[in-house]
Amino acid sequence: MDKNLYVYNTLSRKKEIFEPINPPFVGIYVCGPTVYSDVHLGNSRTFISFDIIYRYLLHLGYKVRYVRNITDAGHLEGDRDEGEDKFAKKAKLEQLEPMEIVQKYTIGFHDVMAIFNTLSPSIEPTATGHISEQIEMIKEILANGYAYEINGTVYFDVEKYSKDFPYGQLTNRKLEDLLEGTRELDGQDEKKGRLDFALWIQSKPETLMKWPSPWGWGFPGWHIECSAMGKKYLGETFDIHGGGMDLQATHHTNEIAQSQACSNTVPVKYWMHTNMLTVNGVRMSKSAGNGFLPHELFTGNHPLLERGYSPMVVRFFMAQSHYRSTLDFSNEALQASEKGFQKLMKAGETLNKLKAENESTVNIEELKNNCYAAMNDDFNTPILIAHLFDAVRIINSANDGKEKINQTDLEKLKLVYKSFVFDVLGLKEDKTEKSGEGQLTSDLIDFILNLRLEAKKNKDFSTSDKIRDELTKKGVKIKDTKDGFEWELEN
RNA sequence: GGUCGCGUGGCCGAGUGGCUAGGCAGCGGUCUGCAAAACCGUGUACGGCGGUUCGAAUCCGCCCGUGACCUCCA
Repeated sequence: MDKNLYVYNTLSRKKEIFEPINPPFVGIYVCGPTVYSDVHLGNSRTFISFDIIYRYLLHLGYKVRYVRNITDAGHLEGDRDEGEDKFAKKAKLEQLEPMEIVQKYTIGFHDVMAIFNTLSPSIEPTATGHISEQIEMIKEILANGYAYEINGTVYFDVEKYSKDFPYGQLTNRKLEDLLEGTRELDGQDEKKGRLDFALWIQSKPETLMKWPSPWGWGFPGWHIECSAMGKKYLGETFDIHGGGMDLQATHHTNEIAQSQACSNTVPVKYWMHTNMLTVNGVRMSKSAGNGFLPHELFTGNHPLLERGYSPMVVRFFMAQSHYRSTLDFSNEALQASEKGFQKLMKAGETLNKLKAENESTVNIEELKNNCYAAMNDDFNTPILIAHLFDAVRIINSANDGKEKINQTDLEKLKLVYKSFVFDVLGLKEDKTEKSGEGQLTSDLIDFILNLRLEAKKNKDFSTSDKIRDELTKKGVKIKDTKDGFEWELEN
């Protein structure tokens, strides 16, 4: 069987065998958030997708350096190198320093990432922390003749660049088409070419976030930070660069151009793009105002939500679709995922209690191979999950005595379950912790159910049913077993 | 207008030129005092019209619908 990992590369529009440039090391750069507002669920999807990719690469034994930046400067309202700085605007609104905005939303972002059980990146560089690297890079691009300065602002010369290198290959577009598609510049004749973009922008007197540069006071353009930081921490050419599909056409296209104009090498071997999260078929985005905030989702406090859903249910829901497909968000879909997730978790508990038999009637080796095959095929988590439900069936059947599993297979199954459910998919039980009061409740429920058990032994079914009905009403789910009972609280 | 993508059974969502995706819901059964859970069984699904082929939902053409990008967004 094919043990290679295949990765869909946006550059070639094909799945390619993944071969790191310097095995066993793997360098991966993911465009992180611009921290001027709360991350919404769409953003979270991208980071959860790459978390699973990161986790799988680690699971395969690669030494991964995972860099995910924080954009905390240089991101203007419009990308025509005009308009207000996002941080400054927000700072004015909230009457705070721009860096207070940055701090607030960086912490918020980290909280959300932790709630979703994502691993921290190896390095999380900020744009403001790498101003000098960006300036150095701009100087090199200028020296190589692919940029020009006008009144303290430095522009990248796209037409010049495109004569020497391919431009727009990520979106498979030709320069002429791009030029045609560009709208008329309104009153902006500073740039030589319509497609040119700013590397460095001269500050205005009222600009809050500005730095000195060879071209005077100013701030970096949005795209240059990723080029500079990727180069600094991963080298002139590294393995994987990822981000949302919305970044493909402009941000990543320009990143490639900058890096190549600077170093004369192709910066990235595999480009990976995650698809958008949609609500009623429309992309979830900040500007559309249809973005869910994670805490709204958890509490259910949102007009479109019937109730709340736990972070792990949401993570599982996302893993049930492929990262390159759009995923549509609905109560029904979420509820289906919740049931499925609980089934998966419960089977995990059952697995831990399972006793080995002398023989096996199940094929764990095949199951394991199926799981690897799914992930090796461009991180196909929905297929992986389908196979994990095969495991669930095996576990429950063995528990019911309908299948048999021997010691070797049992251990193998436990390892597969642990590896894929917890290590790779990054799921975990999200039970509410039991407080002291919870312990009392627990004891009381046990006590009552023991009374019920006695009633059952005496064939006093009207009493036993009454107890069950009452407890069920109060959210205690009861399961009778052969010689006792099990119960759990509904969340 | 240009570029690219998508359209799968009640819902979500994979995949493939002929071989069961999976989850949820529904229906039937086993188990149970009755339930619940679990397990077993169960669905003539692939937008429309043509074409290629022994065979297409999967390839090609046209059409319809829909979305993304082309302007900030993961």
